[in-house]
Amino acid sequence: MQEFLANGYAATSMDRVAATAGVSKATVYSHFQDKASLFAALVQELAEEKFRTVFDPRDHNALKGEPRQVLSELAEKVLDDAAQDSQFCEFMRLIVGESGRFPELAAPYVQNVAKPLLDALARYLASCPELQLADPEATARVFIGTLIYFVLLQRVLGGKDSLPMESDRIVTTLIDLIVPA
Amino acid sequence: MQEFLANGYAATSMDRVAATAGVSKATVYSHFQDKASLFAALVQELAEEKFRTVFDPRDHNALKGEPRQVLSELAEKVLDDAAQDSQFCEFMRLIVGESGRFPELAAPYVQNVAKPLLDALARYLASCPELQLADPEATARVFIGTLIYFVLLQRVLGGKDSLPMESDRIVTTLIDLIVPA
DNA sequence: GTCTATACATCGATAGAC
DNA sequence: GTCTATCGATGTATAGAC
Repeated sequence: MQEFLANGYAATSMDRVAATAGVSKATVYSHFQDKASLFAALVQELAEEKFRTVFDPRDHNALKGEPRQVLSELAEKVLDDAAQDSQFCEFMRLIVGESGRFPELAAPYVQNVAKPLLDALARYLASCPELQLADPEATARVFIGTLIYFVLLQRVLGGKDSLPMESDRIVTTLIDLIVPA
Repeated sequence: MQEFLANGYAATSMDRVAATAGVSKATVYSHFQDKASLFAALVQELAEEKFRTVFDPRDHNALKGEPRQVLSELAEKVLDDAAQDSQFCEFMRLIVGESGRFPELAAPYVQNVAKPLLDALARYLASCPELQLADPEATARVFIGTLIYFVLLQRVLGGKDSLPMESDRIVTTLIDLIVPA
């Protein structure tokens, strides 16, 4: 996986995969039918790992409580995840970059990672009477979309230097828009 | 460019580039030093084209007027652009997917396309006294980020079917959040 | 300037020994 | 199960004729 994350699908050779794994190429081919199958298996495994992270049992009760607090913690969690875990950006590059040629890999990611997160947030937003939201589902997309775009621009596309912006301003602005004063 | 957009950098062969261009491979190499140089030249040209689209002279006065109207039109324009122009998704896949190995290509895109758009919107938002925005720059990021994420999820990653959402709901929600009732 | 032909490396995948 | 050795195809890039 580390080879695919670093080089993308096409630029990753099975020689390097085997070398990095510490086995011979024939051994790799005894476990996986071909390069595409290996890639699919690795990506799906990583996607399931991300899925378990999003649905961390410890955070099962995270989306309960006072809106400003809950939304602030969720935003920090997503941004910290993206900032610390360098895999996050590489995985984003891979899944977006290969989504045209491997739509069967992008689909489970949307279904198992993006959808559960959006659904959980939408349910929480809908459960807060004080928010008075006309469309919680769309509001959840505004929230997550703003955060993902921030990570995309600052870290994935390297806008950190040329287009500086503190993440705190994004979070504060987002919460002030959603939670009435 | 059509080959790079369809296959990505690594999976595009210079044979196919030459064939699609209707010339021989040697001719291509007489105009460009190597594959990477050709790719860089093509992407920068396309980025400049997108730049001119964003800064369409006809729309020079677009960001003036009543907020609900202006923001609604801007959102529709971005979403329509992404929906009709199939190049939009392919270009997004390419620029994101190759941003790790070609950071020198992502940087001009951020500088010449994303930044002007965000700046223009932030200036407009700041110029509207009735909006009373504490942080127009961050608010511009919320607006554009929500739209780009929508396109990313629905079209680039193919969530159109598995995660349906009408664009109108996004636009309406976004505007209701930013523009006071 | 553009072509054909080719050099040289590396690719994915497999055969056969152990 | 894992290895070494290798196949045929394809990759980038260039040489030399026109």
